[in-house]
Amino acid sequence: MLSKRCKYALKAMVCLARVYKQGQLTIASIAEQENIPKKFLEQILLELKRVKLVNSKKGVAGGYYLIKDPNEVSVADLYRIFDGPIALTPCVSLNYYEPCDDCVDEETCYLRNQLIEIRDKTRKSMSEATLQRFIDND
Amino acid sequence: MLSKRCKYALKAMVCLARVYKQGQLTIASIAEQENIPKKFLEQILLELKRVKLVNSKKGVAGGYYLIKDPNEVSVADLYRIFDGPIALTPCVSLNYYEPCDDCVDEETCYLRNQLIEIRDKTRKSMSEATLQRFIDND
DNA sequence: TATAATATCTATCATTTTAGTAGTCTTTAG
DNA sequence: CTAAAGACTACTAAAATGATAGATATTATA
Repeated sequence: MLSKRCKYALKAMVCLARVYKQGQLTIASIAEQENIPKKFLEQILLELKRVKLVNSKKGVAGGYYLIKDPNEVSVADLYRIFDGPIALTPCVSLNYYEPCDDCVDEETCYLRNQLIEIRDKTRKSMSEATLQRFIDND
Repeated sequence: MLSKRCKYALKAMVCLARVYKQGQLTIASIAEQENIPKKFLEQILLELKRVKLVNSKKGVAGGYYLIKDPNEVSVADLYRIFDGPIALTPCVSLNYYEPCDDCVDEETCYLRNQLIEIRDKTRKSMSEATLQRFIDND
C-alpha cells in the first residue's frame, strides 16, 4: 500500500504534470482540488523539491512546477522517495540494500531467487506507470 | 517491504513445506534454524493455524505441520494475512476494498486505471511465488 | 502415573512510523 | 507597502511494529 504521503505526492505530481511547461500551481489550489491537508502537502512538495522533481517560485503569483518530463517520473520513483524500497526485503533491494538481521548467509538464502523475481516484476510495473500515463489513460 | 512477521511466516512455511506429509517441526527448531525470536514465531504460527494453513500437535513429539499443498500457498497469501492489501490503495484492492478518504468520485478517479494495472501484475508475480518454488528453485 | 516437552493464551511494552497541526519567517509581484 | 505565496522548525496523537513475560493446557513415554 502507498502511504498517504506517497499517494498525495502522486496526485500532486499528476496535477503538475498536466500543466507541465505551461505554468505553476499553488499548494492551496492542489490541496483544495485533491482534498489534501494543505500543511501536509506543503511538506510533501518540499521533499519533492529537495529531490529535484519540482521547483517553486515564492511570492505573489508563485507556485510549484514540474521540472522533469512527465514521461520520466513514475510511481516507482515516488514510492522510493516516500515509502522506501520496492523489494520485499532489504537484502534484495537495488536502491536500498541492507543485509537482513536474521539471515546467516545471503548467497545460500533460499528466499533470494524468488524475491528477486518479484522485485524485478514489481519494479517494471511501477516504472511503467509514469505521470504521463496517468494523464493519457485517464 | 515485508514486515518481519511476514518474512518469518514465509520462512517457517517453507520449512514446513519441506517436510510436507512427512512429519512436523517444533516452534523451537524452526526458530533456532531460521534465527527467529521463539515467542514471536509462536504468535505467527498461531495465526497461520487460525487461518488454516497449518495445524499442530501438542505435547511431547508435537509440533507444526502444513495442511495445504505447497503449490497452493504463495507469498501473496502470506502478504495478505500479515501485511494486508497487495494493491497500492484500498480503493483498488480486491480482497480489502475500502473507499479512499480523499477521493471524491471513484468512477472518475484518474489514478484508478494505472493502479489496477499495477495491482494485477503484482498479484500475479506474488501468486506465482509458491512455497514449492522456494524449495525447487533454491 | 509422574514428568518433561510441547503448544496455547493473555497481557504488556518500547520504539518507530504515520499523518498530521501550529506558528513564524522569507520572498516577491504589483 | 502589502498581500499572497512558499520555507522552516517544532510538536503531537494515534497506530503499527517487533517483540517479551508468565502462566496454562496437553500428551508421549519412562
